[in-house]
Amino acid sequence: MRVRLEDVARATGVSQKTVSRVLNEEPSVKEATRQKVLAAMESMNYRPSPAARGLAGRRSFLVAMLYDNNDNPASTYLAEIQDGVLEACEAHRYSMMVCPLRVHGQDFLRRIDALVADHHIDGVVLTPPLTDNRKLLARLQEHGVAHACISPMHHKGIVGVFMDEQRAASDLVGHLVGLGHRRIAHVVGIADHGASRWRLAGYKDALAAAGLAVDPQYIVQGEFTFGSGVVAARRLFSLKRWPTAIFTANDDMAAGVMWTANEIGLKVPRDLSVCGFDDTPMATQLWPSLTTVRQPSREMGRLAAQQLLEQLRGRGKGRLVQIPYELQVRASTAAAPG
Amino acid sequence: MRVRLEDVARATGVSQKTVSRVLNEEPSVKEATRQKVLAAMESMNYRPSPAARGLAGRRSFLVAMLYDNNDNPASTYLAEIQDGVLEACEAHRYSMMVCPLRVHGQDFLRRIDALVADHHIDGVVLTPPLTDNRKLLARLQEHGVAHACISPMHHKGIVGVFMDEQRAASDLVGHLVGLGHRRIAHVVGIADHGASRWRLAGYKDALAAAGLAVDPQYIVQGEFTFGSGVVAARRLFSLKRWPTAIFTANDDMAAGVMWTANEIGLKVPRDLSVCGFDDTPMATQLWPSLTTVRQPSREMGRLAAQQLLEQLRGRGKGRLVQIPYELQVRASTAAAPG
DNA sequence: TCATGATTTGACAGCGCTGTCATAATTGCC
DNA sequence: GGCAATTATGACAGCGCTGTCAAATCATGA
Repeated sequence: MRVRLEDVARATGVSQKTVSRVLNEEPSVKEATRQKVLAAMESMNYRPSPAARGLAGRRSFLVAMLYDNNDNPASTYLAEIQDGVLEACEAHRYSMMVCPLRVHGQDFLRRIDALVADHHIDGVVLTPPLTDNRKLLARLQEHGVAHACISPMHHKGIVGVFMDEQRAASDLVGHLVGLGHRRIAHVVGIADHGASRWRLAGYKDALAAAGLAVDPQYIVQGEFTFGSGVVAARRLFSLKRWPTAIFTANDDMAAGVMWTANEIGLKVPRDLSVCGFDDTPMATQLWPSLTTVRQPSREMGRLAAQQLLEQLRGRGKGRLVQIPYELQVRASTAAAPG
Repeated sequence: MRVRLEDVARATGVSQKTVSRVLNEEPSVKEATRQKVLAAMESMNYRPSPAARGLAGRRSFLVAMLYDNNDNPASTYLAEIQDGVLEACEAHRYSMMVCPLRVHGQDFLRRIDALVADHHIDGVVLTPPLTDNRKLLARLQEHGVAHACISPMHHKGIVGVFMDEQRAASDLVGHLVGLGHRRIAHVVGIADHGASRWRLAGYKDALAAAGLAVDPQYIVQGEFTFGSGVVAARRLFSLKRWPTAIFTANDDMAAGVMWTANEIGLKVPRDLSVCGFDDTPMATQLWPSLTTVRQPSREMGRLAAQQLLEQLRGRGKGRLVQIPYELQVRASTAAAPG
């Protein structure tokens, strides 16, 4: 019926334990033996049973992708990351679970306990803002579960992947300055997200570099959603002196800003330049298409998972990988009006 | 250390097997015994090991959500369905795996084999267009894996969830007719998807009901993507007599149409009415906001999974549930020009 | 050549649960 | 009240693999 490890052992003339060693890439197996076993596995189409491995051993070959279901309702950002994580997992014959967490409440720690207890999760991939949740990190540590972070706020001793968002934001705002804009507003993301801080910092950097003062009126709080972009834009358009350009901390809010501009009859980019951050699919689907910064989410998911697996499979410690950004200058930004 | 079934048995003074029976909701356990065991499980915080259950029994308590990665790159549609499936699974202590399939190639059947062999998947949730892939269905049957479908093309003997998309489309086009439109175009989705057929059929129904002829010029092939919406729109605008309204088979293509309208200086809805289908988040974020049909993806995922689990847990056969649609009339449709 | 340590292999128990089958308790009915 | 038919429970093996620890094999230097 099913090809078992025992069958491979018998066919090869070695013990089950030796086959197991080969399977798990343990050292101290003679190369000749390894090859023989590997060949038999291949030809017999042997596929180890995850259930049995999980039961007998300490490892489950399972990683979970955790995300905050509260701040991120079914976004393409997460879907892309998930795709990347999945890809890396499959390459190493690991399985992936997805685990939405509602962080507002203490209950989410129980979910972690359950995940570890039930499935013996080997490791987790954390997405923002979970990457910086102290309680969560502590609990993972307690359970001895490895983790990799995507865009973590702090970098010390962390495994995962990040981008220099501050410089990216600064470059982007520099682009606006280069177009002659002097009154440039910024719509901030959810306050305690790293992404919000970096992008705001980059905005300030660019203004400073251009010798422009930071006007607090032009910095409006948002929360990464389309709706909050609308609200922020209305607030900006209620000012005496309108900004000629608005940089929002992500594309969704930029869409909100553009929507509002349409609503009040402003023409983008003639009357107002708008730029976002992330380069979600929406960026090219807006009219006019959105100037933004490309953040390769899928790739980031893949790399983070890869580093996690590196660590789990005992090949080194896993690193914090930096990934380059890329400005996407499109049609939503143009020279400042007259 | 870990609380095992044996511990519960000892604490209750019954055999392991009896505890197992309670755990699996098997019949022929005296009510008093059941309660005693249940109480012990609760107080000891017992959590069965999925690995052990999977190894010993025939069931894995695992379901997979399959989707076609080719036609559906990381869409919110799938993300929402996934969310719903996950919710239903968690309610019944099942785990969920996600499994992207590339259907163009024979290789995907191997992936199914692997999924079943490796993980002993109990059942799968199928999303379009996999719901109608004969080879896939046959292979699942062979493996004895139960399945539930979301919006399957055929309804006979199928478990899952569907909407009356044809009537929905017909209502939507009826809405356009009511606004005085006579030259109404339709951008079709990927040809062999059920969604495309129903929506096209509904379009024709509505024209017929209004006594309007179906003009083949006004029916343009698309493929559910933004880009294909752009292409389709350009084609329509190359005709001598432009349509005054365009109904696209989904929201993404509607966005493409609106983008193109903007490009050539057409004002929606003054010069052109546009409507889509699905009510993705994008629908309210477009300018002007899009008239469309609400398809509650998340809920559909939840219901499909629920029916699948119903079947797996042996409580009845699982049904094909119909879910109501809802027209969302927004700002992208208005009275026909002139 | 043989002792010594390093390397490579194997025997076996057991991970936590369920299937099988046998046994015990209970019920219905004449 | 006694017998068969039913219902409720338990003993035990074993799912497919890995951890432990002991044994065999090999390489090395005196």
